Amino acid sequence: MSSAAPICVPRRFFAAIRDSSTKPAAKKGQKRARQQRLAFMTKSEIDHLEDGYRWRKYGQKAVKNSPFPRSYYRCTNSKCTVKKRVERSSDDPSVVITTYEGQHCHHTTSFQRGVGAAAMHFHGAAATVALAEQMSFASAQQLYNLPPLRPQMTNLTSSESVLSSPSVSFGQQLNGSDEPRRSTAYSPTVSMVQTPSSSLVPPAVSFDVGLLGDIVPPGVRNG
DNA sequence: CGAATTTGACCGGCGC
DNA sequence: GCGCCGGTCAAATTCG
Repeated sequence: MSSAAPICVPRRFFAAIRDSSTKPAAKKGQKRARQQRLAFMTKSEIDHLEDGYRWRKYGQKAVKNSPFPRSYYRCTNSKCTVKKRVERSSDDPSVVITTYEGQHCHHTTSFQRGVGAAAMHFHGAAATVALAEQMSFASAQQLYNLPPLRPQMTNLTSSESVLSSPSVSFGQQLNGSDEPRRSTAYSPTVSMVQTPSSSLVPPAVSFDVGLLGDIVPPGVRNG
């Protein structure tokens, strides 16, 4: 196989093209950690939780900290640049860590506002993610009657400030009467973790501005 | 047939 | 300067 793959053009070729023609972001000086990030620790047996948006998987990598691979998802909306990382906790294989990055510039694809929240609420753990996207973190606490946040380091990147709340128990069950296909084994245990990557704004504000953009466009909110 | 997923390679940042 | 690691891209493949 030394002379095979004639149709495979070296990636450098494309890289060169992209570099000279289309290179929107990736500022060298800016580094990364620009978008607001929000991590959720969801106790579920499935990796990809339904949150009302359409995600397209664009990569998967094995991380060092965890024996489980990390999946990279992107919002299918071409105008939306929200990314999502899904990985399993190395400590608790039953815990799925979902990290959102960026803010949606469109509504959910399958659900309407308000109704969607209620609908997704029946989807179990995923509902928490969806709900959290539509409200500020403080509001989420009030809704779920969470105790004050406790600074607790998780197995996430130790370089980030992670706020973890104790497990929240939802008294809901999914008895597969709605969608047999989606009768996933959700465990009613969800923890919300926040990773304020941007030091420009307080954590609470970062959360609000970040994912709340899904509901109200930045321009509207600003005006 | 089109969309989504899979998978390997490439790139850039960071640590040593 | 080199190597490691995380993140992204894009062709190939699979699924609806």
